[in-house]
Amino acid sequence: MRLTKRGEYALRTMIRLGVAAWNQEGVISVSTLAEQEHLPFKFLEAILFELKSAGYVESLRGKHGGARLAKPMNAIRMGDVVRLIDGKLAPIGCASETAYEPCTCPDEVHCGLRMLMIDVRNAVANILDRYTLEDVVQVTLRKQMQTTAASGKKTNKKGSTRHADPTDGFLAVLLDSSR
Amino acid sequence: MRLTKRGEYALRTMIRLGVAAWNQEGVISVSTLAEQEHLPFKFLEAILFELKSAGYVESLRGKHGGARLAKPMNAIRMGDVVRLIDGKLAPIGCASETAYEPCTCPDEVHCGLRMLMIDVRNAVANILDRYTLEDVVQVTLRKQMQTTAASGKKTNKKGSTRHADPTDGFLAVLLDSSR
DNA sequence: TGAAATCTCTACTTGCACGGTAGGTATATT
DNA sequence: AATATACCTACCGTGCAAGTAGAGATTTCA
Repeated sequence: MRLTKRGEYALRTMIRLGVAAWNQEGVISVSTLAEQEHLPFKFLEAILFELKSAGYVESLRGKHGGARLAKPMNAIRMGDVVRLIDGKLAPIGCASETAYEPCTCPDEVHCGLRMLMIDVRNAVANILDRYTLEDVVQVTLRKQMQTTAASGKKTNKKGSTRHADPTDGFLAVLLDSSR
Repeated sequence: MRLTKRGEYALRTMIRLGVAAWNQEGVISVSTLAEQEHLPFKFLEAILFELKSAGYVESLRGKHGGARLAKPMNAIRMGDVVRLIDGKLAPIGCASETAYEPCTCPDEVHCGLRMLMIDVRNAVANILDRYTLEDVVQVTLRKQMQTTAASGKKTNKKGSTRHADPTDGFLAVLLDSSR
């Protein structure tokens, strides 16, 4: 049930570029990105090329060149990046919404496994298509701040109005106070 | 974000064996299973061996031999079968509960991607560890009956008490009336 | 102007996991 | 004894993930 390295690297890079955009850092060179994220330079170059072709990233050539996001962060759904790099969200083809393919199952319509996997794919899509790059960047920055300002006081002060249900997951809770 | 063929075949076979158990069909030979499910014989044999070694399946040798479930269906969580065959539920190692492994990320604790992926893994686990083989078998049989008795009347009669929230997914709704 | 730094893009390599096969052995039924 | 089956080890091949090489294009800076 795995995401490829390529996909992982792509997402990590997008997040890094998102942080850069947030901090108005301008473009970042591929070599810098590779170093900071501990990614193989040439491999990352290829991934960036793909992200660029898909319109998520734009680049400047020449000395002081580099990459930056090509659209607003809140217009980039995490699920779409995964789809671009890894093809689909569903665990098996017959449960995919955007990349359906039939399976060898004798009776797909009544296949319990398919129904189960459709549930899984929907659960995954519910997360990856709900959150945008901006959300993830926010969470990353917030988490870093929490640690930096580890002044002992709980963020969870009594009487706070918490909207996020913990069963909604990690990110929902972390994003809650900012919404 | 995919399940291997091996995993898919394993699950399909388990479901088939579950249906057999439900109908008291006794053992089913590997060749019969392979034919009915359109699976390559030898490959299936290997998968069954794995399932047997893990205690999910037991077999009879000799003429009229075959395989059947080795435990009650409701004691078999779908997630555990997936873990057995495919290793883990999480999309990436650093988000796995039962098969954690560190990633190359410069700062795993504050990694937004990791948090996102933990959410995904929890969503997946929520489904695959909630449902047992029995649930999936029930749904399969129920779905078949619905089609067989396609007598036009909606099962969704007015005033029915529906407990399952549609956002809980497909299976929850299908299982609802029987609980 | 030329050297240096960077992105561009095609082509190649390498390892290995997925998906599958072969075939001999053990066990049971008829 | 003949036949049908499961058991189990070993093996194979193809594709693809993961990564590398390198020549070329573009820009900056000294």
